[in-house]
Amino acid sequence: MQSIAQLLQAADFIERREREAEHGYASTLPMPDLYSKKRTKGKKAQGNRSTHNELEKNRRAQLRHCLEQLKSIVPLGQDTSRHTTLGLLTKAKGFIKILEDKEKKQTSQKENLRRERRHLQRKLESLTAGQYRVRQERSISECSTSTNSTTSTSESDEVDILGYNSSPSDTDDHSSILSGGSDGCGLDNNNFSYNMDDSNCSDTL
DNA sequence: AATATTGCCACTAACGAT
DNA sequence: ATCGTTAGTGGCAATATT
Repeated sequence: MQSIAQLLQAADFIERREREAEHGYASTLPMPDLYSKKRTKGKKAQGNRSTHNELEKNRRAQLRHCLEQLKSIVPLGQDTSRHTTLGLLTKAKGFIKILEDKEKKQTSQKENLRRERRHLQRKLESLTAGQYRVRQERSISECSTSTNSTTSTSESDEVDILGYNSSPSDTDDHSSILSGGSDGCGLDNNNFSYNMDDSNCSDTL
């Protein structure tokens, strides 16, 4: 009857053989009887090593998985050459920078559009108020018996007076619109040839 | 407090691609 | 020959468990 140690040894041997078959080269694992090396903290050096190996293997697998995920996220460009880990990380860094810049620009554009909306809203309000006043004045003048048509101002005049006297804040808004209009979404100065999607630049306000 | 576990890092050996 | 990757390994520090 085989002892547990012998069984473990056999399992190790098989594992070793499998590893050799998988990678095509001999494992650097020392033979079981040579296990106890420098720093064997007591009893379970052997068990420790195998679990440690497994954990390290898992860790590396996870690392690889993360790199694969990163590879699927980061646009790598047309160059179909081999992508090294270093290259991938460098590209990821650049890609993050591009996204940050893009977000910054879109935020400022959003703010400009908000200002424009406020400005136009105020303009609309003053125009509608002007029309209301004109209508009121007309009805008043029609009711009166006198035919002093010369005193009635034309609608366009009224609108002109009431509607286009913009407040300082309006001017402020408007100027900001004009100044901010040139802020495009596209990233002209990026070194990457990524096809960044600029179609959603007109963010909903 | 001692011990075990866990996670990370650096070194090494081996391999495949160029 | 060189470079990049993979895997095994030892060591260390932080944390958890007893």
